[in-house]
Amino acid sequence: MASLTRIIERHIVELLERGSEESVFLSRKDLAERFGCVPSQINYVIRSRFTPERGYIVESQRGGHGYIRVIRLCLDMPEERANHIEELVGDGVNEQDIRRILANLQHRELLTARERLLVEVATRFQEEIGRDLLDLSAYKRESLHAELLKRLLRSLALG
Amino acid sequence: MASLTRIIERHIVELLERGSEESVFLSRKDLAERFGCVPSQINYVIRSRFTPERGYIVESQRGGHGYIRVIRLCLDMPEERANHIEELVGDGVNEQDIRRILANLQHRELLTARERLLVEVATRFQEEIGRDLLDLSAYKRESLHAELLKRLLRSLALG
DNA sequence: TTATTATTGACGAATATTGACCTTAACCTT
DNA sequence: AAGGTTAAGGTCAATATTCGTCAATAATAA
Repeated sequence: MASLTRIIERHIVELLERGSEESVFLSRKDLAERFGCVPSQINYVIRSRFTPERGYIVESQRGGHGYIRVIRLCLDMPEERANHIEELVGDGVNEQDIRRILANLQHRELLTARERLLVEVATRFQEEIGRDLLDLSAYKRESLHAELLKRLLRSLALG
Repeated sequence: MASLTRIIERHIVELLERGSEESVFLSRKDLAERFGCVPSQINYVIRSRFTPERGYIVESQRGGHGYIRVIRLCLDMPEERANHIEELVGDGVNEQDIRRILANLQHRELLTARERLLVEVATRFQEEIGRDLLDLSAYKRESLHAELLKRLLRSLALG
């Protein structure tokens, strides 16, 4: 028995696949009417399903002629590749591991130089804050690094 | 159905792109007549769309031979861009601010969609950790967001 | 049973549109 | 040169139209 959330999710995905565009403009009110639910249900679907971590970007505007725009950047990753990232990163990584992984991805042209830079800056910032400001243990920091790195790479459907 | 504001916005952008100048002189009255709206609608379009944050400066003069001049800033030098970002981000930003800023930068082609995704994922992760795991105050989280965002964007603008 | 996920609705915030009234600058008349 | 006239643009408040948030409750999964 498919839940409403799943039905609406499928509907939006279909719109994305059917259209030639990389994005769809939705009307929250119309969608809610169509599926016989309250408008805020649409927010729930968006929040839980169309996240950056899954490769989506969402923009919206309130007021007259308002909209919710869902942009799909990357096709969902096959299970196998997702697992590969999981293995690659594991439960904890230090900064050296990270640099090695990123160099490899860039070499394989799965990551541009700028994208690699972003990932490096983000993880270094996290390290700095975790160490100097929050006094986290090395173990804790490495596990946070691993989590962040996995999310970043998964969002781009890399692996 | 596109809103009047968006139609007028596009018209002005087109004028800027078609002309070889970096600015256009507009007549509020003529524009209002052309698009069948009240003159103050034009002020609304200017105020909401042609802001410094979006890279525009506006000058105007009342009285006979009055005009509204829209100037498009060009941020060619990396240093100019970095300063611009500094101002945009300031000392604290929430997630909504971040989304706005990123959408803006992407629209101005200072950021690719994938880069934008990485920044979103990184800041969301930071928010999640700061809120749920470390119990940081909203103020503290916003200031950390600002710092992270500035470092990420600076790394691109200067790299 | 407990934890997570889904559904609902009341309330709040943002955006767009319109019109009445205000301010400023050029021009014209004396 | 002064002062009025005319032709711009500016401001603000009222209203309508969307979307967002948050907390309570229900359903489902572990």
